[in-house]
Amino acid sequence: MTGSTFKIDQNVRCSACPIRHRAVCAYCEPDEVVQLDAIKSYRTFAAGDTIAMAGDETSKIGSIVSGVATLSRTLPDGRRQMVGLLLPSDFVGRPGRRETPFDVVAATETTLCLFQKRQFEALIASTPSLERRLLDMTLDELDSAREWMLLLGRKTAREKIASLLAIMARRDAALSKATPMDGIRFSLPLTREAMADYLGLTIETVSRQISKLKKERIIVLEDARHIRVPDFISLLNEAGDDSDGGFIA
Amino acid sequence: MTGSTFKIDQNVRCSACPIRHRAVCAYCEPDEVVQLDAIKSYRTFAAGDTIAMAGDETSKIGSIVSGVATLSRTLPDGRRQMVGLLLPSDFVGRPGRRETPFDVVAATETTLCLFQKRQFEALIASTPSLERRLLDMTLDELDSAREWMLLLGRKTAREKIASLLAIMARRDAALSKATPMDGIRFSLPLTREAMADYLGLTIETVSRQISKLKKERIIVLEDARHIRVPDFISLLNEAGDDSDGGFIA
DNA sequence: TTAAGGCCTTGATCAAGATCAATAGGCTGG
DNA sequence: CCAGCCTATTGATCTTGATCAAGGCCTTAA
Repeated sequence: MTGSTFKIDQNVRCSACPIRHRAVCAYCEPDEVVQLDAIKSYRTFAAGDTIAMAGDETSKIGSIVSGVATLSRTLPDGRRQMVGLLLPSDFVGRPGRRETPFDVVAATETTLCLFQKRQFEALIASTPSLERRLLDMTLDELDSAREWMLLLGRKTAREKIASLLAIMARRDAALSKATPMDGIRFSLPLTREAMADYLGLTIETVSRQISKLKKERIIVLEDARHIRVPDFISLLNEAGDDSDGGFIA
Repeated sequence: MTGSTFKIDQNVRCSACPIRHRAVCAYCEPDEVVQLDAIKSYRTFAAGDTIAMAGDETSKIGSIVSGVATLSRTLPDGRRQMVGLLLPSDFVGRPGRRETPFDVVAATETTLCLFQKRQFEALIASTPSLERRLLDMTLDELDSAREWMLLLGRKTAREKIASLLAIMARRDAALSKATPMDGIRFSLPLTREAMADYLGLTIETVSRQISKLKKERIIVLEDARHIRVPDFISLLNEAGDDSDGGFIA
């Protein structure tokens, strides 16, 4: 516990985290000085690793530094539904909760920045702006989850696939700062099974719908994990609504 | 703006609100003294009234005093998905947001306790425990929404209906303090259409599945809006999982 | 009292997506 | 190099829930 403090800047790697502001320090306002690194550690998981199981007691919480993790719930007979996709900067775990209610699984190699829950909670208690930030993030997640409910309950398989691709495309575009309106290329760091669990479909249906979109030239598969979208608008049209359906976590 | 303060007690109607603690004052810790009534007003909506439309700018936020309201989202072609059921004590609107992202509609006659958003936000800023409480409530809602995603994505029509009935039964049981393990009777303040929108089904499927459960004696319909469950456990078995699936808002 | 409209139920048919099954391609390790 | 495994694709068939359609019941209003 060295207890040093550091200053966070919007676009500069902070002194303690190997990533940009929003990523690890999503909990702080820009330019705020917070004493965090004293209670911080890192851990990396391989693709497929279980980070936490539903019902686990957790002593740590943290955020995604790099990689993609998934949040899901499984019925006793094995049916599984993904309920969140965790991308860099997203939060894992709950301040104030004893158990994780969902399974957390690494979809790709994933590095987490972890805090001892108890210490993080103490930090929250003494830092109102941090709590503010958490509330804000949670409200965003809630909106995203509800948007996803619309997809799960009412969209066709084709619309579901198009929506997911649009989200992934947007995400990549946001990272690379390119405008998403002209042809874009992006990686799809999910297996067909993960997509199926995400969309409430079977892998066969996912595969078929992707093949169809490919045949119709709406998307171009460079390989199973890399996709190019010549005309983003026509992909959006297939998604069923004009909203950005910004499901992140 | 009288600005008087009042003390809230867990089981006693508070001096300013016609309902019990958790109901209107879900934002306060029990026994906490808060200056709220200065900025408060009430409004009642008839069944079917639209309380707010998606995209509306809102100047007020508040909570449900009595009745049931729904939160939903509609696709351009009219497909609708309910994304939340708002019961007494639930929160309507967002501190810190300009627009409501979902339609809010009264399912029954509904009374809201409203605060000017600006003033409520100021209250939050000066009352850390209130923010804490909001974060807590939002996390609960997020868990519920995710639980509901499992239902929408992976459960059969029969399981969906059983899950909804179990939730409504539990809710009534909680209000009347009865143990939900023996025969219970409860009201179902939703039309078949609302249930369909809630569960991602059509009204015909809802009707058929309810008829089936009736024929199998798992439920007894006293009339279209009142149901008796002779054996709660057997209803739960039909719901597909043992979790309480506690979807509230 | 009858007419009209809203809500619910039930039946017949249809289609989207699930299920079952076979095959192909890519990696990994021997 | 090939065997074994994992992931993805594609085809054939089946099932669940949607769609289309008719009618019943209840409430409200003329």
